[in-house]
Amino acid sequence: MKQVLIVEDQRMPRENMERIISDSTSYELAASISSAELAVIKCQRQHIDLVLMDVCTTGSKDGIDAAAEIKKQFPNIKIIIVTSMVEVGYLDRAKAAGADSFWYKDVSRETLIDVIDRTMSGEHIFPDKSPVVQLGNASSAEFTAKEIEVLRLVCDGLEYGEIAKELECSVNTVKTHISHILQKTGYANKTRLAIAVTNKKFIIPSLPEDKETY
Amino acid sequence: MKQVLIVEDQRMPRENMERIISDSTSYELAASISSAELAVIKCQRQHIDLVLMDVCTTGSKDGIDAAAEIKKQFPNIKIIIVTSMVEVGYLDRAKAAGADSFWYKDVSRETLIDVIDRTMSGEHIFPDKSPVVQLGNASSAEFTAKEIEVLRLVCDGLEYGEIAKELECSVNTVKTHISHILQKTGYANKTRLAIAVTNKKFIIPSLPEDKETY
DNA sequence: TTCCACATCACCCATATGGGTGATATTTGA
DNA sequence: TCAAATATCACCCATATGGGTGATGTGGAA
Repeated sequence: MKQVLIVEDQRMPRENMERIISDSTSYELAASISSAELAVIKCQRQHIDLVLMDVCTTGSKDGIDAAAEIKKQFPNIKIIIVTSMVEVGYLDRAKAAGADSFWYKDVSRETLIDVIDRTMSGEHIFPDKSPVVQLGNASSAEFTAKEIEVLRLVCDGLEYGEIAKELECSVNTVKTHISHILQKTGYANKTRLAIAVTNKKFIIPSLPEDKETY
Repeated sequence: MKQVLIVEDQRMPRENMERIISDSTSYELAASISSAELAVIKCQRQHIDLVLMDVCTTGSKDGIDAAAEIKKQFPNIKIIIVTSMVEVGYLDRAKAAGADSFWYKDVSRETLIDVIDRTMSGEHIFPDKSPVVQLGNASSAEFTAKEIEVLRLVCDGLEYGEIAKELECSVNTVKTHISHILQKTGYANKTRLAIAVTNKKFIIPSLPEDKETY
């Protein structure tokens, strides 16, 4: 039974992942904690085979920082960075931190177990496409890297000017990006887009078929 | 072991409620379904003591319609309407439908079990206040009935004109209500308010101490 | 090399939005 | 009964927002 450490600060998804691990026959829940900072200490004090690490944006050290630290101290511990679709855009940082895989946490039990199994057997699972926001009921669109950055800020409720300050570009540029996002998604305005994303109306890319060379 | 039927169309809260029931010593999960329409048929085909019914806004028959139908055919079945805070404002309809209790589904296991226990022993639990949206970190505010109606539409991403059409009043009236809501909550604009509510940043009223006469 | 996708920014314009004041009914509770 | 709360609507104004066109530079792929 592989020992799994769950790091997730929100109650609902944490309990969800806890149950998925507890119900499985190959994995055992070693511990479940809310703080990325504590994750490193947990790995020092008890035997851990796999860490399901949320990106954990709160706190001085976020989930990806913690993942880098754990990989440095314990290269044999497998780490899967799990993210909600609202937090898209951490993929590059996760790879740089040495995470073994990166996937979305709001997926079915089967998909998550699949990602875990394949990671434990040495594969590296990374999405090759960004998740897309779902239109009324059909069609979809992918985003560029910059659009994802803008999207994340839109979902925090920022206005054009605030986004421009954050990204250090002109308001006109922000407007252009948002305009493209609205065209791609079909949403009428920033507000509806933000609500849709917050409600997780996403199409998540399907799991890659072949092993990544990474 | 009392037989419990769960009716909830969203995966996450449904699985959450399923686990709370399964883990309890007094209740047994009879069935867990996504459709309010099917709930009535379920009650006809197997013995059910309690229904945890989501308001289920999707579908031709919503949760409250289904609750009314079940109460009509099986007056002995206890029904608790569970709602997310995004769907505030169904209280009156739930009472009219003959629901035994009405509470929020995104609460702790203890609170939900408490509501269930008290409902099974004949109490009727209804919130005496509407939930309030949380400001940055402190203070809160309660809403008038009309403000809650407006709030719900704001959270659907409707614009002033659309809300006015929906409520059959002038745009100016809508503006006044939203202005009041923004003042009470402290949010800078409609968008941030909608996002906050969608993210369930609510303060839920505490459970009533005494039994309702109802 | 040439083309295309992308990021950047500017300008124009119509509408949406937020903030304020003030007015008039109606309802509710003390 | 009388005051407070509530719902209704109007008007003004500054800014935000969405849609459009167009222009420039860059980097990668064919």
